[in-house]
Amino acid sequence: MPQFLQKLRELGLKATPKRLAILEILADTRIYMSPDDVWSSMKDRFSKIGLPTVYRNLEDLAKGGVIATILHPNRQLYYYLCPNEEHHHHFVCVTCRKVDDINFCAFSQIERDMSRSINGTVLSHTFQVSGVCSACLESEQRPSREGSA
Amino acid sequence: MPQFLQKLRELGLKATPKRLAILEILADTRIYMSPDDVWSSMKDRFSKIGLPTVYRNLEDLAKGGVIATILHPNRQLYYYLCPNEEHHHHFVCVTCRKVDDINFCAFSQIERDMSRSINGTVLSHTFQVSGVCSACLESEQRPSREGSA
DNA sequence: ATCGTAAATAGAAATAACTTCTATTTACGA
DNA sequence: TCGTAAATAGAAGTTATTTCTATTTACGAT
Repeated sequence: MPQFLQKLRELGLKATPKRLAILEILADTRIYMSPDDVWSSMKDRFSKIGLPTVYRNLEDLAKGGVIATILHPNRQLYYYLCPNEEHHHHFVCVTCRKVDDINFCAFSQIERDMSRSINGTVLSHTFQVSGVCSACLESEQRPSREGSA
Repeated sequence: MPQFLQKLRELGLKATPKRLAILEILADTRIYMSPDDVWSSMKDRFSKIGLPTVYRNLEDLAKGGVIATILHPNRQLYYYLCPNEEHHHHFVCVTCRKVDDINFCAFSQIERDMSRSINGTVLSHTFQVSGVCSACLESEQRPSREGSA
């Protein structure tokens, strides 16, 4: 994972074994994971691993843009290592947790409208579509987590 | 507030004094409020008012579409009674909590892209822009709440 | 190689947003 | 005015997430 080392270097984050393991775990799957999920995987690899370490690293990696955050309709925060480097948004399945890219960002269109009316500073914009993917629809599973919010 | 009575009737929700008060409080402001904020206002009007009542009502009213939910970058849920009945999205200021409408929904554009690739069922889509509004920029306040997530 | 230092970590404890529970009260249609 | 389902108060519980502090570790400089 030399590409990770490079990214961490750029962000001024040390390449600790825990941090690299978190990246590997996330890189190994195409579904989003909760901090607790990641922690469980970590426990297979490390005898000593604290949950706060997982939380902190996920947060730092997300802040550095190495991983993406998925804000589930249940309002819990999940993480996802997206191979797509371009700016884009996500469709997230609430059943199987699969993530699909939405290769279209509406933000430029909206920015026109916004610059006229709002004239402030944009800190972040989130666009996310939650639903049930076709595979889950076919297998007729029920969503495993509540979708409220 | 006969328009509220009508809406509550449609939703099969009883027009209790507490519920109407919550709607009045939200209707009286153009900023989003936390459940705790609403609770504080309620305490001025009712000697007995439980926080769970506020939570439950806000949730029910949001579920019924009478009020809008604002998912702050701090991941807490806020509520806002939006006079705009059309489908639209919001720009929310993290400093003064003001809400501005974004009168453009990118979803129809995105839907084209999505229907090809995802082919699942969409449960919800959220688009929200967070930032600092022009008034707050001018007064050079610092954001009062952290923006992560 | 080894050292010094700031960064990272473990583990325990705390926080706080939110939910659940149960007995009591209330809105409102009949 | 009555009956009933809905709504509420208040207390207690839950749980994701954060904070704290002492210890350990990565890694640039020596």
